Amino acid sequence: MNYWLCKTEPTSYSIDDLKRDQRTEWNGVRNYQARNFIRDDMKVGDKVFIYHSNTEPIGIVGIAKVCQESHPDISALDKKDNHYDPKSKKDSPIWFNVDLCFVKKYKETITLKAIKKDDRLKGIRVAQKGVRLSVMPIDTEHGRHLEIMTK
DNA sequence: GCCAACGTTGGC
DNA sequence: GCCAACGTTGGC
Repeated sequence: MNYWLCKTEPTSYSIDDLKRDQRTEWNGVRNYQARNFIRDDMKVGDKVFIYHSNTEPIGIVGIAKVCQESHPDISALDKKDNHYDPKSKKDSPIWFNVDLCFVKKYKETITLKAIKKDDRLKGIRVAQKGVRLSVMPIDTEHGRHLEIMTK
């Protein structure tokens, strides 16, 4: 079992939306490095920390699980979709997504500030300057710590 | 709303 | 294959 972190802007899709839906296709990722993680490495049962960016407070707001491994992202084929990519074709898709299932919402956000201050989370990528990856792996010991930080 | 840092594009 | 220009991300 591996840990991951997925960023989202709560104005477009929040932890509350996921709680309501219980399950969602995590689509719209248009970055090759993130795509590779999604396509090649995310497995059913992996735990995913949901991170709210561009909001107040910024930080990790809950946990989800991978409940379906990668499949082509059909939103890339839809001309009317915001994430439409003319380079992606039905028989040779470029973009992929996994399905995520809701696990829990933290009572309190683990803020980016708190993450940066916590010695046990030293080196965590999401706290590094200029990291724009929207999907990234989390070290096991960091993941374990994040899991027990809020009950 | 600003803007630094980054990824992508496209001309050469 | 370089790299300037551009668009986007995302913290502040």
